[in-house]
Amino acid sequence: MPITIRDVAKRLNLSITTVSRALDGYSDVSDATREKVIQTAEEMGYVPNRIARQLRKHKSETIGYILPTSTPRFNDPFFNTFLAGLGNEATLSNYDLLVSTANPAEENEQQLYKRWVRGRRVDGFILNRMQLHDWRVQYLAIENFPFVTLERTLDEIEYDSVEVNGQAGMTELISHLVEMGHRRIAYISASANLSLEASRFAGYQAGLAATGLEFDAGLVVEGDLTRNGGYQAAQRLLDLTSPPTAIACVNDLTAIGAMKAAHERGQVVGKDLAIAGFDGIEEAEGTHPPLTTLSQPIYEIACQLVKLLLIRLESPEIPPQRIRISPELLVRQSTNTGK
Amino acid sequence: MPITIRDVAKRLNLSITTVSRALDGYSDVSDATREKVIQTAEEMGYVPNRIARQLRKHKSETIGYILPTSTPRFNDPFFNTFLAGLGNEATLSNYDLLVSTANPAEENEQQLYKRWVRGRRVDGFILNRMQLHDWRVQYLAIENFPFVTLERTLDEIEYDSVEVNGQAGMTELISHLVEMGHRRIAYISASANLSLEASRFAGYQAGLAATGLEFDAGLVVEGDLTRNGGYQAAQRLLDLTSPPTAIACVNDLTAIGAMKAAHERGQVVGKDLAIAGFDGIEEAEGTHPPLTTLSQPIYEIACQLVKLLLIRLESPEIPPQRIRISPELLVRQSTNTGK
DNA sequence: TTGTAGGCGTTATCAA
DNA sequence: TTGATAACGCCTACAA
Repeated sequence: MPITIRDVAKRLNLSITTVSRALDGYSDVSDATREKVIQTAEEMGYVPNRIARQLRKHKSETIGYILPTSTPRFNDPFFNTFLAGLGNEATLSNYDLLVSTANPAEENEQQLYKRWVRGRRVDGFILNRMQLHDWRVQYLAIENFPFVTLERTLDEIEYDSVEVNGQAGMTELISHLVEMGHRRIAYISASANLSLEASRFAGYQAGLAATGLEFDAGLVVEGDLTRNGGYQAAQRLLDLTSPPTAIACVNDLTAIGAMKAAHERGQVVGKDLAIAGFDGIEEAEGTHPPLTTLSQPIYEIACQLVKLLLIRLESPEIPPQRIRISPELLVRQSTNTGK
Repeated sequence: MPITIRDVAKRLNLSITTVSRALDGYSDVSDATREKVIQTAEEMGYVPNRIARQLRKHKSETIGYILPTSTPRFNDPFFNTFLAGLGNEATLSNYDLLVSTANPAEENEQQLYKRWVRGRRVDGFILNRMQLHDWRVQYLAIENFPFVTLERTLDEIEYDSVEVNGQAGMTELISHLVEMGHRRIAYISASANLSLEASRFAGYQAGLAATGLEFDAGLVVEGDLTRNGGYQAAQRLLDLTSPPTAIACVNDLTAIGAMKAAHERGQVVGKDLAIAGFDGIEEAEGTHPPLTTLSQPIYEIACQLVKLLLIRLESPEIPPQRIRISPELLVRQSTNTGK
């Protein structure tokens, strides 16, 4: 049986009130008492029962995050770093992180969110992989339930978010490719209803426009953010009668898949074909050749999201914040020779 | 304000007792009443407050898992798949998964575990990355707190676990390398106090012995399970006056780092130098050349661990189970040519 | 500065 | 078959 506040109070011949307040740092407890209480609690190994406190305070001191395990093999290293950031930052503020997994396509995703909201299992949510119209945003807004997002939706709703300027990044990348002499620049996309896809694709188009190149829908093939998706999409591009000389990919995993397709055809990436990604995952440093990518500080972004959410929980009244971050173009060998 | 059981009871002119029992499927409620209750609860959008129930039942219906974020850049894809397995399997049984992060070396890891135990925040733990003498096992055993592990420790304590036979796997790999004509086979290890290291290293030694090769301590270099660790360790091996012709690595990430070192020296992996890993992560399929590895079903292992833990929670009395799994040797091009 | 008492939303005991 | 009531462990007005 764990030690309760009662045990501590009894041992000291104090009321549980005093013990509770001494431990919570209230000012109306004498220093002598406080010291005794803290020391005894420590000695007895007392740790407040979080659940009881939660019930009393109507707060779970817990943040919810549901991993979008869309593919059977869920392997995007993005989420490693992301989770590490969420976990560390939450722990720092003595918050817990409740994690679950759901396929965004399936109904059980909705059930999960609703269960945590209605059962007051968490105080707020971290959302990412936003869709342009995302039911989660609408639902949580209606329920008046705190949340923060990475990337934004098109909904006319105010909420806290961190945004990575995928558009500017992609535009910069296209310029770089054009500078390297490329004229036929393809793009491997993600599902069109994803926010990150919309902005990165917009950047691709803007980049073409800015450099006077014409947009060719035939050079855009949809992937699914995985290696395999990138591999297959790249095959289709390389099968074209007039294939591209450069491929910009919506993320690093896609680019890595595309590199594989190129290799299989005996093409030398960085020479015969330029390939670039987006994310800056570690794996991209070690590919052959190393992958040019738009690097975003995933860990820091995760920390920022937690901070934003905690602020929101503390002060529900303050206006929502939007934090903007620009990705950094890391030019590596996969694009450093022209055509 | 969320709807409580009281609201439902009031609406139906029933006592909260009856409502509670109707919803929990007790048999002493008339079918008519139960039907009414369930329907009304549904209509009103009632979801039991999990926290209140937890307090009352002394159960959190939550599983705890603390990610070992030992390196600043925490990127091992192993944990993606592992987490997905834990999350999905837990959700299936209506359990939640509480996640945090801690560096095994730091003191804050102990605090975290203790806080969750003492605060009864979780019902049990999933442990992995076991050390040969692991304070977690000892602590939880003393506290009589449920847990299951992936890999085992040397402690004389009975507990549920899933074990991957790293020794047999590594022995098989060494045989394979010898068959391919290798005689100087190096090994890049992990920290010696890790259980997985002990068994895999034992397999390496057993493999040498079985094939009549002499063990040479100079051919063993310690890595840290990361790409970079593997990279540096491989450099040391390749700097030897009489370098190895094959390198067995404690995991895939290490092997991928080692490949990079080989590439940088202009060596062709699979021809000049054989390299193999352990884990079977997806990335290992796409390396150049594809990496020979000992594949383990990470997702299924995670599911098994959750199942074991839930059984333990349901029936504390039954004797601990040990589930044994053998890794599968996937021979790919990184080792398929001899010397 | 300290103590008393009530209640958070549930489930469990016992009586009706 | 149903209902009143007492916890679970903690926090917090309010009283002393």
